[in-house]
Amino acid sequence: MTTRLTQLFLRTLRDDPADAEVASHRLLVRAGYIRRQAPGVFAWLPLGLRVRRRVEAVIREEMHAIGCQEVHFPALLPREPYEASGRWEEYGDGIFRLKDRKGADYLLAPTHEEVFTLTVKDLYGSYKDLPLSIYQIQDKYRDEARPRAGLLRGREFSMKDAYSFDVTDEGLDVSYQAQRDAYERIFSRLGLDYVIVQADAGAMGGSRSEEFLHPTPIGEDTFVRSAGGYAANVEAYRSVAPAAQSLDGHPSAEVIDSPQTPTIATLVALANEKRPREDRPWTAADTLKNVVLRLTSLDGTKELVVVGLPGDREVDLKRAEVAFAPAEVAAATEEDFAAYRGLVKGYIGPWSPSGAVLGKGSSTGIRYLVDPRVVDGTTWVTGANEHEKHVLGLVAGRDFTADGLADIAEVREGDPAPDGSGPIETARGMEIGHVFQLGRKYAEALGLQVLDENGKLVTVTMGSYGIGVTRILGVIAEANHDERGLVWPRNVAPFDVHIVATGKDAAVFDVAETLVSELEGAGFDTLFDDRPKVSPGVKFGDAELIGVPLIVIVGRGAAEGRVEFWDRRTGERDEIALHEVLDRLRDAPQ
RNA sequence: CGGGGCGUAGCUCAGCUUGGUAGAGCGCCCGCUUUGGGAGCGGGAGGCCGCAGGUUCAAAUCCUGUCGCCCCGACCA
Repeated sequence: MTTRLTQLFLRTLRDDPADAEVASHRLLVRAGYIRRQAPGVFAWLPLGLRVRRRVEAVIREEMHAIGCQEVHFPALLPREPYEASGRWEEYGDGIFRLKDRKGADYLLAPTHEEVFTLTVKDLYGSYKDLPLSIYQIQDKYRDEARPRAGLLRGREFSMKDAYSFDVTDEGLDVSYQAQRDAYERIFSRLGLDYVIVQADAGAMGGSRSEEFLHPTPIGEDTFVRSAGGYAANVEAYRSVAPAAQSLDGHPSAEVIDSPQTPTIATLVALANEKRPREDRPWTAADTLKNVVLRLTSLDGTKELVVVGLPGDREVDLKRAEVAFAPAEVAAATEEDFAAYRGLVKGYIGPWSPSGAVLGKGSSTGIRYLVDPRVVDGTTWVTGANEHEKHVLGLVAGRDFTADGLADIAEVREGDPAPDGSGPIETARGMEIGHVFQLGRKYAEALGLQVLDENGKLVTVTMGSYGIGVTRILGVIAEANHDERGLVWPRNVAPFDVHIVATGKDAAVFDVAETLVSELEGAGFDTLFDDRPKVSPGVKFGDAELIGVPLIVIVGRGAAEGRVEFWDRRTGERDEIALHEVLDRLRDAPQ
């Protein structure tokens, strides 16, 4: 097929659009691939649609290769299935909701677990029907508070979502592994770097979950990894608790006056002055910082909780959200403090000379959770619940106990990997795929059961597997561009080759026409810049912007049967004979 | 939701401080010239100056309100 630039629905822009920040967004708009319609919503022009179709083709091939069958569900769905799974409430403001003329509730689906589950339930009832894997490529809708970065974070986006249905846990493992393997093939075919990290199962419920992250500084996820092979989303990282120590042999706790200690640093200095440790000086990591958080559960119930963590670490709010999900987490307000007179702001601690202050059964009764590093036998400096007083040498397990653990402290470079594979480093990544063992959560909620070989009803176990199609396109553009424009990998480029005819001589265009029909005969998808009276500079500029990786310039040497072969990726341009073009195209590396 | 910024031609922007006939570059149309790195000359089309109120003889410009957009943060896959 040949597409002529004189016919193509395309207008390239000379200036960067003012509303685009990241390179992929800027260039995709400038080069005429997409147009913004509304915040986070884009129209797809011919060039963009071509690339999108090619990305989809890779995904489809790999899905079919593992026996996953394509279906298509509507984006517009009624409320009921989401009500049954609990997600109508859970998603809150995160989804688009609408009403029909009768006032019935609908939504634009953010994902499709519910309707896939219900459809399988409708049609299948026997273990003999399983395992089953089905998928679709469909637009998803999420009412992002702030869409940004063009395709990387839209409110409408295309996603491949697959779902597996198995009778046994072992079967689920097999289905999961097949998808995971397929993802590896998909991303390597697309030339995308990725890291597979452990993910938190989060609000979706379920057990095993891994994310495919593309490492990039503009990524929205932080992940950690060790040289020994551990990799996890920072939200899923589990802190390593030191071994508990003996409760004996510690001097008793001592309350000291601590005026003018507004910061952890000043408190540490005071502790070292008033009561130096024998083995080493007190450090910020020896202080116990007690953070008051307010949890709001889905039904609106509010609860205060205090979390004690080493004073050298801050609370990581994202990790806190995960730890307390589905409740929402916020810092306590002045009103919250006012409601609990026992909390002395700035001097909060679990202990006072008159007894426990935090925890069930204490004077405040507030639930008290501690960081995993606060194990029995560790010694702390913390607030004494009195203005300008702290307590030194408070021993966990002897002087205070907690109601449980809260692993919500920030994760730092150099922290140990939980599997013992060494210290971790942190990096940023963009989520491009997610594989997820849902287990029986949705099947239970929606009543998906089948008869097993004994005629007994068993609940089906499920997996869900997503790839952001349009996001991937943005990520590929982001990873493959230079200051002049896009530079697509060959297997997703909108065309195999871009022929640029330049010159005023009609003979040049005749030569180009001949070449183009030869390429068409050989099965190449060709973009032909046949615009007359357009200067070479404009044509070269557009070619670079559009980013087809192989360009053939038919110009001043054309009459002598010579053309230029231009590798957009390396920038190399060399003159070759016309009859060599086909071979050069065939031999060009992926 | 908090902070900052911006709404004027298809695109990028000036004009607003100090009220007085709506501008530039690019793009688009016509003609002539030009043709290997975003050409030249001439002629042209194209604007509810986001929207609504107010002040004024007169508002793109000043005031009030409102809507929208962008960036940072919060949140989110």
